[in-house]
Amino acid sequence: MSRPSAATGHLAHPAPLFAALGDETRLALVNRLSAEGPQSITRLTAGSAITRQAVTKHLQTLAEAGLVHDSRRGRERIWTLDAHQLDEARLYLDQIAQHWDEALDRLRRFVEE
Amino acid sequence: MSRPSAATGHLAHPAPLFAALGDETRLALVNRLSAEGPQSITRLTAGSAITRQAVTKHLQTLAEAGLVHDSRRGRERIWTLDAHQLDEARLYLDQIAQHWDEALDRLRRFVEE
DNA sequence: GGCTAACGCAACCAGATACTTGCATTTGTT
DNA sequence: AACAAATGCAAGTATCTGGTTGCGTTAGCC
Repeated sequence: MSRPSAATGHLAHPAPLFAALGDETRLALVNRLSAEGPQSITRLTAGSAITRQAVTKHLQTLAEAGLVHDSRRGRERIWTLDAHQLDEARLYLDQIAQHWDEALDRLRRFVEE
Repeated sequence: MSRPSAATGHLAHPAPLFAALGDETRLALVNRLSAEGPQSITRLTAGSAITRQAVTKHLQTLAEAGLVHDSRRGRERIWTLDAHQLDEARLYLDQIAQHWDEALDRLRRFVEE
């Protein structure tokens, strides 16, 4: 059971979470962390076109949204993806989609009568 | 088959989509549209604390993200949720989560050797 | 036609956000 | 100790964003 598929763990504040994902640079960071695994700021900055400081700020934004967490290793700071909030976001979208399906059913029944 | 569950329809520009969802007011609009079904601007504004103009702008933002679309009915403009982009967003999150799982497996194997 | 409801357009504004630059600090290496 | 690598802190800036107000326009209704 590496990943929950159901359970109604409703999200406290979903908007900030989506807002954190709603930036090109941050989304790229999340992708790199998910594909290449945990790594340091400088390594994350290497491929990017922006400054290390900018990357740092984005990582902090992601951390506030609970999407990543950091741990020190010597003089470098390693950032790791947290899949949990990602799951929360998916569940939230699931709920909206489900409500919409129900609303559509009601509409169809209303029209067909 | 009211809703696709697989298929790798990768999103052209995922960030703007998440950005559209990353606002408290817009997320509330999406929720109302999904729960109460299609409705006009004034009806959507009724419950809200903000101006009709603000609601209009948010709806346009959602429309640019492909999350809603509008149609005229007499003198009012009816806004309807588009579930498709919602699904795209979910699939995108699925992919990230999957990559992360694979990266974790690689890490575990690396440590255990 | 005249009134009102629902909406569109445009200007304006304060605060948030994405960056940068410059310098200080910690930590590994020789 | 001395140097360099990795990061932290803070100030500053241009642009974006969420919101308002004012007024014009379209469409139903008496």
